[in-house]
Amino acid sequence: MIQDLTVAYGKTFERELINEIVQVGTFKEVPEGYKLMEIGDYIRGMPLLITGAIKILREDEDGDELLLYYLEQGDTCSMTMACCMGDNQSEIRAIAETDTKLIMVPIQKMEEWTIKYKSWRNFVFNSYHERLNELLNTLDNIAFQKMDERLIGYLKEKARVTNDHIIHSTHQDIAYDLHSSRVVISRLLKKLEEMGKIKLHRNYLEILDL
Amino acid sequence: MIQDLTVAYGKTFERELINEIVQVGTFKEVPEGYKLMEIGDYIRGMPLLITGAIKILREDEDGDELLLYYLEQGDTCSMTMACCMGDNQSEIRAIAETDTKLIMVPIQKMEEWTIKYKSWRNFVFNSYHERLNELLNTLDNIAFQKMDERLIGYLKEKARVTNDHIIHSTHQDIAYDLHSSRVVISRLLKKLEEMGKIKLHRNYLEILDL
DNA sequence: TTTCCTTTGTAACCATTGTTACTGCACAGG
DNA sequence: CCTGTGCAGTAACAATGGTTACAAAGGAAA
Repeated sequence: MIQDLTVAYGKTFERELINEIVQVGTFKEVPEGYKLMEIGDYIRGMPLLITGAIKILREDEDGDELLLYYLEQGDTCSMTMACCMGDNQSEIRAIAETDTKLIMVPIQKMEEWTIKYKSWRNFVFNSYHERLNELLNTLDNIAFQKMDERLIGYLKEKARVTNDHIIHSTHQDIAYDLHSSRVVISRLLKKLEEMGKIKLHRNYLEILDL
Repeated sequence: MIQDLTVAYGKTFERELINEIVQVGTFKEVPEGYKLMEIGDYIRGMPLLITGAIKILREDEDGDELLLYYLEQGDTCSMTMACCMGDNQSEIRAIAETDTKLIMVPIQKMEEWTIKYKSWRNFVFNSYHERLNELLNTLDNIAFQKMDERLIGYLKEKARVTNDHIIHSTHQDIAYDLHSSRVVISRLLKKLEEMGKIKLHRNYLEILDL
């Protein structure tokens, strides 16, 4: 655990803090597709990502989904931090996008470390900053972009996060993440294929030149 | 200034902290429509709202606007706080929705108070929490609601924030905030009038029963 | 092979939203 | 009083995205 932490957070946290994290944190390794958090779940710990990626989803009352953003190495979930204060039920769903290693830290430590470690304060504020910006970005995409642009952005981001130019998703999967319908996504993907930007296959697609 | 602060923040901050704020803060009173912050502006201070309301807008590269949320008494701008860390250019525009009193605090004090005052830490984390939730809300509206529902929500929220069941806006104004077009808004407003929910006038409208 | 289920392709159609264009009206300023 | 300017009403049309329905293809299991 301490090696993992040092690799991922050695430049962020001082040695003492890393030692504290090792003391109280619990190491977790979850497979792709594992549901780490459901909407309405009570939040008991704060995740520190070591490797892998987690996708954060929002859902409305009808069960319609929407991908908000991905968490990656060095990220944590600002929602969790925010929830330490008020009511502590999750507003979002978190699913492992790839096999993922992370460390869970009990939320009780948050305030203590905020006082004690400057690096922790910086980390917490930076995390908030990044998350706010990610949310603004997502909002921009939805408000200002059309579905074809959003689709291209989605494919690029997914390829980046999984580090793979093959996207292992069905059209239906993509439609869920973008809060659209399968037929619409098939239509747009076909157009992208005709433009030579991607190559479609059953259950996956290749990115050629987006 | 100290009375204003005590009324708005007496329950949030301890007396010492209020005294410190009085020492270093500058009181500002701005009229409705005053632009407090433009996208790309450098952030020098952190606002604490005393009375009034500020609307926070996002804009894309084509100049299309979108209302994100309102700041009200007891609120502060999380974006500002976030910006103290990294690059400190504003991602948003801030315009006084009503006549507004606020206190600007130099951002240098942020970290000092974060260590020194528990009430300040709580305030900062709560602010982040609220802002994240507001953004999630806005995102829900845009992603999951249709324009007619968004319009109704907009009118209700505006009435609440201005504390006035008369909305002093032209159809064009509303269209800008919702990132739509004047004709669409006129059409929907007309429908709402036919349903007896509002009454239309030139340059303003009355909310009857939303 | 045959069967069954999932995924994808496609057409036809609808609803919502956005666009263009033109009208009439209100009101401020001359 | 007249006139210009900005605001609102409305029609016709276009574009985007969502829905329904059905066919075809791939692949796994019997």
